[in-house]
Amino acid sequence: MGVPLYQAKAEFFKTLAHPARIRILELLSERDHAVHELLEEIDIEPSNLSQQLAVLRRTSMVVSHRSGGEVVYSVSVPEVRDLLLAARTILAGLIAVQGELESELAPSHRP
Amino acid sequence: MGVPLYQAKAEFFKTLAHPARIRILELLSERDHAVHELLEEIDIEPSNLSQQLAVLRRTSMVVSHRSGGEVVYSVSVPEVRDLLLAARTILAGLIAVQGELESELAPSHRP
DNA sequence: ATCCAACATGAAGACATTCGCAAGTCATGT
DNA sequence: ACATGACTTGCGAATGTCTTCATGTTGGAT
Repeated sequence: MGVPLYQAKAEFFKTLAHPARIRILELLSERDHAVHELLEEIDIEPSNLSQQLAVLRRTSMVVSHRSGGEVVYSVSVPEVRDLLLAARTILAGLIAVQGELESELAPSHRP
Repeated sequence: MGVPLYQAKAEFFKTLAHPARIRILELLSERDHAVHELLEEIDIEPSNLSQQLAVLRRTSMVVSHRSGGEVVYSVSVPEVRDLLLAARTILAGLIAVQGELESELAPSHRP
């Protein structure tokens, strides 16, 4: 087994632990986007967006190339879409679990 | 679409962005573990483990119950296992992509 | 060819959050 | 009551985020 394996996994999730970066990946999993297109959708400062893109580039989750005057980004691994979907499923499950725990602690719907 | 949705997803990934917590979830996805059992496998301070368990409890990803003198933890949503698996797959893909990029940038590096 | 405007990235700073170690608290079983 | 195991709290250190300013690049206008 690789020694720093859990570290690598943690780093991977860490790159996903930001609203803007998730938003970027969701947009890119639909189709490629230029930077100014992302800017119109995400509503953050250009330099901030560039920073988040740099994080995603550093981990090779996205790649960029120039096309005329603009820079176009695309996801490097298509399975990213599956991961975001799986996360959504679990998130829904977690909300359900939280609801159960809540009603257990406050049994207002029990006769 | 829910407005603070990306925030919720980011929080979710943030709870996964830690080596110890990933390790915990992997162990718990195999079978339930008591705290002292986790301690034997993970090699961190007890107080630190307790902190990480608290984080996982706060997000309802794990649940705990007393059984005699021990406290036993278990995952609350079984799909967590699927997520960890998906993450592993993507991680392997990313490493492959990184290898490609590396050989593109330094073609003479590899014979 | 030169200049200009829009686009994209980078660096440095203040600011907030998180991590890990240390002690202390609480509960349980013998 | 004692001992053990589990959990919380507080503080310094480290990390991450966002804003401001500066740099570089492309394409078109003068």
